Amino acid sequence: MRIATWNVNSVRTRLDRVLAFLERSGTDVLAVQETKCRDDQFPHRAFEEAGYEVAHTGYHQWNGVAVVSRVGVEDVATSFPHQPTFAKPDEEPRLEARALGATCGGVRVWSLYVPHGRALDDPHYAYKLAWLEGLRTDAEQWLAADPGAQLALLGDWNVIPRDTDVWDVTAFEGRTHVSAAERAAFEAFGPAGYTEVTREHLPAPHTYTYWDYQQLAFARNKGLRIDFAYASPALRDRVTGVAVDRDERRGKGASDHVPVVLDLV
DNA sequence: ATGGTCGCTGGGCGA
Repeated sequence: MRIATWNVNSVRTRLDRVLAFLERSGTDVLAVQETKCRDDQFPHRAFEEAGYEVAHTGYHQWNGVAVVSRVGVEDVATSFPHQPTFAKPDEEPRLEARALGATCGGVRVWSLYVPHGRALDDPHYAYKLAWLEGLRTDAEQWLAADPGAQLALLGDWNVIPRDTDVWDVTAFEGRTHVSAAERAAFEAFGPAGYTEVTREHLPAPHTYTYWDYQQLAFARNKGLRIDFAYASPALRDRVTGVAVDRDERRGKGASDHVPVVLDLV
């Protein structure tokens, strides 16, 4: 079985590229982030015609996450129990479409779009830390309830865990993604029982999954490693290889992120 | 070169 995660930055604009990726990669389950649409705008039919079922949640033009699978989609959850809400000024707190869980071929797959954080003094930063903490709390509980479960936490984590996960970490001084608190919140999934399997299989420094659209970042290889896959022990044992589909960033009409692909026995 | 890249939307926000 092959499982992948990809922040597509609009599933409607990227539809042809996503379908082409599924076909050429032979991916069975794809966790999608940043669909940037409501569910009634999602191109369900195109995926169904390609042989995939879709579970998607999206409330407006921002965020939006999905799991598309050709090995079944069961027990869909459009949030996790401790997922925080975010309150804009003078508005009621709202849940955002940043997490979707679905069981596909015996694997509990979560497509995750961790809040960006914006700036260290922004309310979105505290929200980001709470979001990661809430997810860790639930992930630990899922594993405690069933230590043999195959669980995959896939997505755009918006954290640069190591200095070698960016072209020049000094360019991020005082910014989000590299703070000690964010890195601790990311690493806390280890003690919770999970292994970050993309690093386990692709340990080379400067293995990037994202390049900004601006300033010719891809041509200059000014990238970030922010897309990851935490696996429970039972799933980790099945992972035989990981690939970053760097070529997907090339050419006109690319997402700023590329797919990360896990091979399972 | 008083912008600079995208996407959604149809002005400005979000990344």
